[in-house]
Amino acid sequence: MTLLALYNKLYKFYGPQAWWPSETPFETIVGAILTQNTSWKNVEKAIANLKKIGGLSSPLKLDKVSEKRLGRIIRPAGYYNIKAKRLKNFLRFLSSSHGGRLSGISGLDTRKLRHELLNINGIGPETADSILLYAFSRPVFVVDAYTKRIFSRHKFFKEDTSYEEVQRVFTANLPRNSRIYNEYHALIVRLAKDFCKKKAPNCAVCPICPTP
DNA sequence: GACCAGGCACATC
DNA sequence: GATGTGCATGGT
Repeated sequence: MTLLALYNKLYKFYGPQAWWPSETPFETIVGAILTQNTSWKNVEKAIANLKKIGGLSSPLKLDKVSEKRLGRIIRPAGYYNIKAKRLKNFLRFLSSSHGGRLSGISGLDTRKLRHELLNINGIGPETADSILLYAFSRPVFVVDAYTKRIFSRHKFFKEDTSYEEVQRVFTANLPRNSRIYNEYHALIVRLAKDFCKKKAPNCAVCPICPTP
C-alpha cells in the first residue's frame, strides 16, 4: 500500500477535516505554539481566554500583554511559563525585523521563512512546518509523533527516524500539494486519536490496518 | 496514581 | 549524533 493510497483510504473513511481549527492565521500560529506536547482540548481553553481579552486580534495587541500575565492567561495549555516566553519570542521576531505584522513575513520564500522560524527559540521543526502549512498554505508536510508511530508500525521507516527523513519519505511519495498535506496530517491525527493509542491500539477495526 | 497529550531546548556523553 | 531531563495542565 502506497502513502497516496493510504491517504485516499483515510479521506474516504473520514472526509475533509477542515484544519487548522482557527479564525485567522495569527490564531493558527498561537495555537501551533500552545499545542506543543499538549492536548488540543487544553489549548482551546487557553485560546478562549486569549480571545476574551482581545489578545488574538493582532500580534501588536498581544505584544502589549506582559509575559507574566500572558502565562496566567494560557495556563490551561500547560507549560505556561515556557509557552508565554515562546509566544513573546515569536512576537519579538515579528516586531524587530518585520514591522510586527504577519504581512511582513507572508511574502517570504518558504525556505527562508522556515529558516527564520526555526531560529526563534521555542519553534522547532513541527511548529515551524505547522505554521508554514496551516497559517501560510505552503506545501510543507508536517510530521508529528503520531506520524512516526503509525507509519513505523506500517514499516515505512523505523520509529526513531529523524524528522527531516520522515518528511522526505512523505514528500517524495506524494504530489507537492498543500491541500493534500493539510488533509493528510489532520487525518493522521484523527486516526491516531481513534485507533492508534500508544498503549492499546485498536488495529482490529482500524480503517488502514490490514484486515485479518 | 500512572499514563498520555498535535515538542522543544539544553546538558551531557 | 544519540540520549536524558525539565517544562505543567487536564482527561482517562
